[in-house]
Amino acid sequence: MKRKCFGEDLCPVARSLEAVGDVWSVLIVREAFAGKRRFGEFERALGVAKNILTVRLRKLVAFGVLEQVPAADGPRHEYVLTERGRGLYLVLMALRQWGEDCGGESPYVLVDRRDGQPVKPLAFHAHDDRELGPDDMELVPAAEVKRR
Amino acid sequence: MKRKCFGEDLCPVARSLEAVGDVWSVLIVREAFAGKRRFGEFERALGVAKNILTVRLRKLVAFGVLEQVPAADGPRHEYVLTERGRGLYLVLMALRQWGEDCGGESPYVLVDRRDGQPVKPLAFHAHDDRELGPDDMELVPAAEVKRR
DNA sequence: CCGTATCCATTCCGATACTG
DNA sequence: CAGTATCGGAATGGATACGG
Repeated sequence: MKRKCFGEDLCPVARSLEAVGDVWSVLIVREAFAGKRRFGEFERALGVAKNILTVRLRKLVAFGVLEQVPAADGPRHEYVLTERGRGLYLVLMALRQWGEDCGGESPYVLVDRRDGQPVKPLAFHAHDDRELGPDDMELVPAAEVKRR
Repeated sequence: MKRKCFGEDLCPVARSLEAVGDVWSVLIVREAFAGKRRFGEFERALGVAKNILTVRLRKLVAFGVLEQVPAADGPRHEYVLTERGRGLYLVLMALRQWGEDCGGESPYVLVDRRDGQPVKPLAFHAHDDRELGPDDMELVPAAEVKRR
C-alpha cells in the first residue's frame, strides 16, 4: 500500500484509513471498547499472531488511538483508548449496524444504560431534525458554506 | 488473513469487515458515492492497479455492495451502488467525521441539499432523543431486551 | 506474562504487456 | 475503454523460539 496513493490524500476518509484501515486494527479497537486492555487479552480474544499484534498496537499508539498506561498490578502496562480512540465508536457501530442490516444473526442489541431501551439507529439529521439519507446531503467546499 | 479468525465470527463488525475490510474497497465505495461508475473512472480517481481494481470490484459485486448494469452508451457496463451498498454511507461518513476530528484540514462540509445548511454531527440518541456517548450504551443479548 | 526475533508461506500490490 | 495475464518485490500472517 503506497503512501502516495491516499496517505497524503486530503480526504478525511483516506486519512482515517491510514490509522485503522486494516482489519486487525479495527478488531483490536472493538475489543478495547469491550474492556480488553492487556496484550494477552487481545491475543486470546482475536487469535492474532503475537508479532502482528505488536505491530498493530504500536501503530494504534502512534496514531493516538491507544495509549500505554502502567498496569496497576505488575510492571507491565496496559493499552487503553484515548479520547481520539473513543471517537471511533461511531465508526465501529456504523459497521455493526451495516453488518446487521445485511442479514444474518444479530444476537446483541445496543441499549441505553439508563433505561435499558434500545437506542435509535444511527442516522444523519438536518438542523431541524429531519432525518437525511445519502441523497439528501452533499459535500461542499467549506468556503461555500461560510458564504451563506 | 484467515477466515477462521473472524470470517465466521458472529460479530456483525467482523462480518462487515469481510466485505469492506480493506482500504481499496472503502475508497472505491467512496468514489461510487461521488458518482463514479466506470472501471476507468475508479482507476484514474484512485490510481489503483488494474488487476487490483478488477478483484476489488468483483468482490464488492459478490457481496452485494455494487452491481453491474449495462452502460447506456457502449457495450460495456457500469458499477452502481446497490441499496445495501448505499447503506455504507454511514460508515463512510463516520470515518470522515473521525478523520476530521483528528485535526488536519477539512476542506469539505456535509450539508443538507434542501437548505445548504450543515447537517448535525453523527451521534447516537436514546429513544427520548438524549445524545449518548460510548459509555452511555452497552451491547446486551437480544433475548434480554425482549424481556423488558 | 509480555513481548521480540526469526523463518517461511501466502497474499498483495504495482507495473507492464496484451486482448477484444 | 475494460479488462486479463504475468511477474517481481514488498508486506502480511502464522508458528515458533527466545528473553526480560
